[in-house]
Amino acid sequence: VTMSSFFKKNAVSKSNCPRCGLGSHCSAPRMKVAGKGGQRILVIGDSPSALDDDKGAFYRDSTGRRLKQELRHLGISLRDDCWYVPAVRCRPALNSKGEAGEVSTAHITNCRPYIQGIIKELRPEKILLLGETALHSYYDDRNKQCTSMFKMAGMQIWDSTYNTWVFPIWSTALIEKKKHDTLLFSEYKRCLKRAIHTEVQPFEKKWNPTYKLRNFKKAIKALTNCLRNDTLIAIDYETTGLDMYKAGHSTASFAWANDEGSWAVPVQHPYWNPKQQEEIYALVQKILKKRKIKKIVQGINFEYPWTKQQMKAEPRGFIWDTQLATHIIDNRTGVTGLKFQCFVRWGIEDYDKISGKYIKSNSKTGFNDMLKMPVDALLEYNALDSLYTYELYKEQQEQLVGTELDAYHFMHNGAIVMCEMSFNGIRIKESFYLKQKKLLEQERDDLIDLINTSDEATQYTRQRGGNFDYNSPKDLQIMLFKVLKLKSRKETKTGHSVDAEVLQKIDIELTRNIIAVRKLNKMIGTYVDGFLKHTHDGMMHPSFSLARARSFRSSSQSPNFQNVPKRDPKAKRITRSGMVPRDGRVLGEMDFSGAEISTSCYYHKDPTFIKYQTEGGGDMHNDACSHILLNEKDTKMPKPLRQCTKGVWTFSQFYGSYYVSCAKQGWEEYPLCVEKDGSPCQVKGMDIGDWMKQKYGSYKGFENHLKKFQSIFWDEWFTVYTEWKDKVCRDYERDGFVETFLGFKFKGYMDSKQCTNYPIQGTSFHLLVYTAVQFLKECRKQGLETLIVGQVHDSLILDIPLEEIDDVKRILSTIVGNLHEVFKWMDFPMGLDLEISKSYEQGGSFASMEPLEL
DNA sequence: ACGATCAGCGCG
DNA sequence: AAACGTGCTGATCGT
Repeated sequence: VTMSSFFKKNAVSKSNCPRCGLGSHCSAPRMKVAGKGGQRILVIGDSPSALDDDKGAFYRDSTGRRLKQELRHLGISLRDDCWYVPAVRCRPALNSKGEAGEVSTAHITNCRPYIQGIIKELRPEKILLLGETALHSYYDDRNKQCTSMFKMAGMQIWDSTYNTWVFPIWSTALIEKKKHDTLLFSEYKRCLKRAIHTEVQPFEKKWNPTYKLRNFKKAIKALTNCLRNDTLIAIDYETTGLDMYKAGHSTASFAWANDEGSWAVPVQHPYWNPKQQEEIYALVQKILKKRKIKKIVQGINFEYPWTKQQMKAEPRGFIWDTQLATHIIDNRTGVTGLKFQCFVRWGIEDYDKISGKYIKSNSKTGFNDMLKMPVDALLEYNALDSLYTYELYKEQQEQLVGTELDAYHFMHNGAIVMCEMSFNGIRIKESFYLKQKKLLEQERDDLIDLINTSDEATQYTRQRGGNFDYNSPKDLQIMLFKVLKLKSRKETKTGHSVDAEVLQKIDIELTRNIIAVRKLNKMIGTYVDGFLKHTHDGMMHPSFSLARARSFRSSSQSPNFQNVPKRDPKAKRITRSGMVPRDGRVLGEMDFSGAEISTSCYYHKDPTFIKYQTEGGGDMHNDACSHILLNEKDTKMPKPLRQCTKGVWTFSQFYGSYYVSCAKQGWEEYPLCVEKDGSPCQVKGMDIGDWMKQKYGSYKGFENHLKKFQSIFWDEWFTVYTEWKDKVCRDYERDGFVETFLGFKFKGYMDSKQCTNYPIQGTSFHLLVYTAVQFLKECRKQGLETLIVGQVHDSLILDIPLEEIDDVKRILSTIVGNLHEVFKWMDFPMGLDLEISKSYEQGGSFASMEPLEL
């Protein structure tokens, strides 16, 4: 009787895990913790492999050997110094392909009690969570924000429940599986090294007291004292909602924290009578307006405009945003929340347990139940928020030094300008959108009728039962690939794709109608409705955040101002015509020409590339086009083909695409290129489609041609660019981060494309930030009334009084023209384009912008 | 009823 | 292995 058959026989009868059943097929179910734990390190891995199962113990496979080897390099023996255990103790069932199947949430949940039991029993000093299964096992029942290794890997987290330090680390099995990914491996080694080499002490922190100001006299005294004596405080509001421009909101309470403690006071709250409310409100206003009281906030995008709009106070001395600082320290997504920071830094869980349900706003009304919360809970929560913000600030002062601190200050100035432009807002003609909405809905409903009464819909109902929902990708998949028996050409994670590209290729009346309905629904739902929802008193205030994007770009929300249609003429007209200048003004838009292309040059310094990008260096897109279609250098190509090359080749390649994708796209798109009159583009006297067939024979021939061209492009044309890319990746492998000219550091796991794309994207945007900051400064200095009302990565949208157009032109030309003097790493100037609309009185709008001579 | 996730689609 | 980044909507699934 072999060991494995012995276990198989006994697996079910011995099981203590009746809910799971995973053990029933295993040779070695319910593996127990192993190792001697000499250094009190507990390693929690994912789950046993088939080989582990066969051998009857965890980490007996190549993954285990790899881990042992890496630990040995760090002077640690897995057997002697650690305890180790899989988070799911039975080998996962095989999937249909015979590979190790997925571990489910249920498996993790069922095994969790054992894991928690051994932690209590062993009381480890450090816990290494090796892989996502371990991460979920450890955190899912306590904190829903600790979800992915992309976000958590490399952190050092104090756990106040088990009094231990936790180190999430990439799964060793994943490292084994992705052997070729040297960048991931380097991250893995760094995480492991940090976990092993960090000397730990039990975490202790003494927290300042919180004061809940429920007595009016005491409240006045405390506020007055703050106003007179405080020079640095963290502030926080609890409010009835997030949309500060919507009527009917109130500031339920206000809290501030300093080195001694934190205080919270009801403000526009029925706890006080109206007269008391007035007095408190006035004092809070004075604190907000006093420049000498420096303020720290968590999320300036909210606190700053709320101060202006709801507290009717000019925000002064807002010197730090802990959210922005968190983002600068760690640019990975999902780390900036105060709750999350409290959890990972100080092991604080659930301080919003009571307040949580009151804070959640009703999705229809936009109001929450803040005023219904017991005052005591409200003040405690508010005080804690400001207290934690203050403590976070203090830790960030220690953490952010050198170039990263410079980067913070640069972004802080930018953030205030973003707040100002959001506060300014853009004028909206609501009547226009209301009217468009009706027209679009009519147009859509007619199409829906056609779809619902089509033969296909009848056939669908006859075959499958139920009605065909044109809007459901699931129904559409059934319709196209089951009922109509068409062949799927593109897959998604869970099924067959039915996106516009697929529908366009199928090209029957049904798919044409669905494409049209989708476009209309997008216009109605995302844009028209979105604009109306966020417009108050004829003004819309999109928010612009600098603390979200991994690339250190901005993002925009409520509504997103950065994705309003521009390429499709009809969509452009409908969505942009209702954005208009104020009385006696025009809308203006300045944008950098080829912002990211130029910025890439500042980094890679490729002479061939720079020559293209500067005066008289030829036209890169045309030359690539000529190579791709003719295999000739420098032949002048028809404009639409050149334009097509940008998307098919140049930009794709710069973002890291490769010849096969480019070939597929080019083989489809080039033949569709037409001249202005609608006739097919001509090459050597032939239609482009016919020419390509003749020249390359088949798709495969075209692909081979692009394979060769890719080598020419990167190894002959842009050798220096290629060398730069290699160096950036090597440096990241060595250092664990990539740094920009302005001191921003990209951290966490990145693949080679991200390593080289982020600095270009980020820096390009930062030139715009600088331009916006300088422009606002200059406008104020010169007493101009021009307003910045929006921003789209490489462009600024302005609302300009007619008489200031020339001033704006001059100021912008100066600032942008001098960028390369300010930033010495710019080898040549950034290009500038300017467009303006007609005045409001002449019907000008964001839909019709005309170039302005510079 | 509500959160999470996916697919789809808009922009630079 | 094979295109970077973002936000919003509606459908779907699970609690």
